Amino acid sequence: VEITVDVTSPVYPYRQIADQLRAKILSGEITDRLPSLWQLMDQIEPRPGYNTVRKAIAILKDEGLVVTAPGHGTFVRRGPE
Amino acid sequence: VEITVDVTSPVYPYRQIADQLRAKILSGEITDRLPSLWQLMDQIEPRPGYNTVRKAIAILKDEGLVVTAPGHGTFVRRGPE
DNA sequence: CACCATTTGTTCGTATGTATG
DNA sequence: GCATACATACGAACAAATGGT
Repeated sequence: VEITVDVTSPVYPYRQIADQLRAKILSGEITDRLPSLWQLMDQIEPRPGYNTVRKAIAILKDEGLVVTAPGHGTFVRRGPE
Repeated sequence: VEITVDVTSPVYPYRQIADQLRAKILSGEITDRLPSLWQLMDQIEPRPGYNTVRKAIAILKDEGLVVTAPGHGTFVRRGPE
């Protein structure tokens, strides 16, 4: 996925991550399943903490862009429902 | 304030805390300012972690019941605005 | 059924940052 | 600068849900 966080920015990392993930979803770069939280952590530079990635995902979840399924993963929501 | 969490309950502590705080607000037991997060931690049995109390407050914030002001505290929202 | 791997969810402790007065 | 209070972040651990063996 490759996400880069600017640590000098006044925008918090969790929001930068959410913004970049949202862009990748809306652009169609991510279509079905998102990488697992641990995979995401390894694909973000510099590597954030688990809860930071979770907070970014929570934003997209609040926006209705993704849904999470414990034991399965996080998925891009296809249609409105 | 005095809040008790049942650790044997399947309901997560952060939600139990949110539920009890909500009840105290709606009943009028808490009318203006909530205790600070650190005070709340000390008034809940068993003593939860800082982030657990924050998560409970976040729920009430999402519900529009309280508003938080950094440097000031967390306040019960009076009227709809 | 048990066991295990994977993934999301919660919690704690601590540290640092931001905002206000 | 200092004190208070909320906000973000990290690392670690454990629980819960799912699916496979």
